[in-house]
Amino acid sequence: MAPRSQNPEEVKERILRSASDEFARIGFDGARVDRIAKRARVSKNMLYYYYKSKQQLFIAALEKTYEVLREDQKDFSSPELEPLQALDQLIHQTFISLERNPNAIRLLNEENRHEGKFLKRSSRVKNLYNPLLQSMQNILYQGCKSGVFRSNLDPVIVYLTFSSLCYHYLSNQFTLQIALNRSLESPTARQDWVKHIREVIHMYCLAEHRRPDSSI
Amino acid sequence: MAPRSQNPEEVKERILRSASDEFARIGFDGARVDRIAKRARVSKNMLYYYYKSKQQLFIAALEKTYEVLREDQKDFSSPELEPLQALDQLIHQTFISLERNPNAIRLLNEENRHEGKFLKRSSRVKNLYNPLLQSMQNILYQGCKSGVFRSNLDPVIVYLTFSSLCYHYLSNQFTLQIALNRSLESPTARQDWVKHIREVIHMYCLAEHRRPDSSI
Amino acid sequence: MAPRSQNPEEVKERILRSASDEFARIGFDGARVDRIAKRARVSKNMLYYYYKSKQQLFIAALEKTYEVLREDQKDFSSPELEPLQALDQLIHQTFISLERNPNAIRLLNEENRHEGKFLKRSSRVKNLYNPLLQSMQNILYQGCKSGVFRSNLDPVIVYLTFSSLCYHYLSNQFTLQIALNRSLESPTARQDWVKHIREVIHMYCLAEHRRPDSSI
Amino acid sequence: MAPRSQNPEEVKERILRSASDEFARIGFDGARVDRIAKRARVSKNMLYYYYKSKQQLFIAALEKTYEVLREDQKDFSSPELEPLQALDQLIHQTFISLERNPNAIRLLNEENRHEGKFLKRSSRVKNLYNPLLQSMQNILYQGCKSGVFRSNLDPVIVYLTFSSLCYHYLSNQFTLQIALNRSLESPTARQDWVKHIREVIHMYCLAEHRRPDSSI
DNA sequence: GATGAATGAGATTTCATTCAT
DNA sequence: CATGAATGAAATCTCATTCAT
Repeated sequence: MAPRSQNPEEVKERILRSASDEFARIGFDGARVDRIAKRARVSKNMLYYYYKSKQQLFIAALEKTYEVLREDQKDFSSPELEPLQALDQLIHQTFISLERNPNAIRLLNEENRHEGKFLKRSSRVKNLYNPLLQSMQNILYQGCKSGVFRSNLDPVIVYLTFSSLCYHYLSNQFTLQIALNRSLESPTARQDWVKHIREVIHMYCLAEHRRPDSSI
Repeated sequence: MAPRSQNPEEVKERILRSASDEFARIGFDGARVDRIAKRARVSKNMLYYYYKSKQQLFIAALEKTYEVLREDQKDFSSPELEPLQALDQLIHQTFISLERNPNAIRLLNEENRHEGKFLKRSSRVKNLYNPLLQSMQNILYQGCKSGVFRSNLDPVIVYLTFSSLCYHYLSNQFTLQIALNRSLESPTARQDWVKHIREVIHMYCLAEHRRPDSSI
Repeated sequence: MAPRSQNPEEVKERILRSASDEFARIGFDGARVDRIAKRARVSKNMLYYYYKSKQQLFIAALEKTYEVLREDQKDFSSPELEPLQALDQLIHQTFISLERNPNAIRLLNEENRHEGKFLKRSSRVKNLYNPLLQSMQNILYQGCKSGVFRSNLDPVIVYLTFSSLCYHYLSNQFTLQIALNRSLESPTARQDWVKHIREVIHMYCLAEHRRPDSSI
Repeated sequence: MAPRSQNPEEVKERILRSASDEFARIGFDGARVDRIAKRARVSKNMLYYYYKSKQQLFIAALEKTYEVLREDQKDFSSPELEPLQALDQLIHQTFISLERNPNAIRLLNEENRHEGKFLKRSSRVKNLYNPLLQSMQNILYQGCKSGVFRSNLDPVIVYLTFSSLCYHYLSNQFTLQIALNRSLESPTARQDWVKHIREVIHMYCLAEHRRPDSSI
């Protein structure tokens, strides 16, 4: 009656995607295993066959999310790019990646509400950002050497600065729109915001004599 | 057995506080009406007497949260302060307020996950930020007139910039700590971050000749 | 639709009786909470309202069983009875009590399979047999003083002896019948067995010169 | 992945042992086919290949148990032994056998809870005790002829008497210990009990003039 | 105002068993 | 012989909400 003997990898993947959607939309507690199974066109039992529990499923979804995010941010150490361009592109890519992948924000928020308890059990995620920070370090170092950036920039701080600006805009767009009474959803509004982030980062990172003119 | 006949206002307040804690800690779906009632030392029936449903209770908690937040940000239009000092203080106060009130972040995130559906029904919250934006407008205008700030600054953008930096750091501290492998919880780490936010905002807002020396 | 607001004590009692039946018939693991609730004409939720879990329900059933058993064995210290008659009556009553209360045997066996883990959590059952052993002590002491019984009889050993003979006959009647190829269910078979137990106990307890003639 | 191609008899034996353990420990309903298979290091499908269902597996385990028990009680009709010694040894062996084989007690109890329904379907077990009863008959007859035992002893009754005393002590040790507040597990406690059983049986079976002195 | 008792729907998880290979 | 994947039914327990008093 139901499909038998499918490709197990594909089944696991379908379950995971369905779980990501559900967890992102309604959070861990609100999420329903029934719905996850149904949308994955799998019986509940199969779900439990592959993932041992709702928790484990959540962890798997979270790990997948991180991996996708990191994948999106990968191509920045390309040495042909000028440091400033590399930074600009990283900012742009970070924003695009979060924008394209709204589940990611929701899952990360969810995980933060649970104070990191799921992630703590996952060894796959720890230090996942090391390569990114490493390549940011490179960018900043190159930029400093060539006199474009000021010295002593901490890559963690720089990353935290622009990623906060990307993330929060998207993450809290609904309450922000209502409270600030301004639309944040239109493509132009978003492009403007990315441009703004770049400007902020430029002002912060560039050496004094290279800073943009403020009278734009 | 005998009716307690307590002050109804106090009872409502107790319920609301308990609800805020529960909703913040476990989200709307995970929250349990039983637990809220028990922690408020109230019978479930009383809870339903004062608030009609779990949803209404959530809305009430959300509204309360916004009011507290706004209350915290109130005293900045004081005309005695220099514009730059006023801005600095607003940043500081925003961070402190979110830090002291972790429920607020969780509730706002929760509301964003629900795509603002609760807030849309609440008339009390809309335009709640108008006074704040108005006083920011004043600060920026004064600063511009006196040549401290550059011209054409958009108060919404400036507010969004520093509040993103305050909010995201606190909201996502758990995943950030794990992914970036750096502690964000210590008082000094937090003070440093506030200082950093101020620096970023200064660079962005100050007129060119007033900008801080980047070689700090 | 369903009966509202019944006498809660009666409801609890109904649940307990139904649970005893179910646990006795099918054991802890085989027992179904659904069936227990249905037979008690109660919704499952009410069952969980009064007893927190299946385990607690089992413990409650076990405690009730012990209390009923002990109640049945109560009236033996009556000082008017001759020691020998008192002993005879205790044997008889023990057998009757177990025979009338087949759930008791099943529940006790169940508890033994679980190696006493439920009972260990119950404070109500421990030393429940103290009064019985005390009154047996009295009987044996009186009998010894009057020269009917031999001296140095251990009440625990005597009790264990005749209760083993009562219990095992009833507990294992099904396998015994098949293996020994003899009916054990008829009233006369049972009366004969009780008579046999009495004879065995007499031979063991009576002083030498009082022992029954073996050539019956 | 590659077929193990093990000795089928050995595989069946492993399954049976694992099943005995599981059924004894947790009863028929609580037992899990998964666990039985895993502990036997066999895939579930193999288990179903050799035994058609959980029920059949239980019956097989039960039959095996009876055979082992009977095997243990076999060597008593040896005509060299004096009748009294033969009886003593049979008692001793019965106790030892049950003590060494705790699964047996649990399985028999389980079967009794099911009111013998599994056993009724098994032809192998019926009259399994005939040889034992036959040899008891011989012992009692020899003993009577030589004046050691009194006449008219029913072997079924005698067997039932001492086997009740052996079985119940072991079967219900956990509840008995708690209710009677006396340890029954130590080797000396058990030796004492076997000695007690012998004394009881002696008093019951021996001809009047041969009975032991009660003033021990 | 206040409470204990009650409800119906539904949540996660488990299990004996079978199919396809 | 042997296995991983699949299934359907059912089990225990939970929860927001309401009724009767």
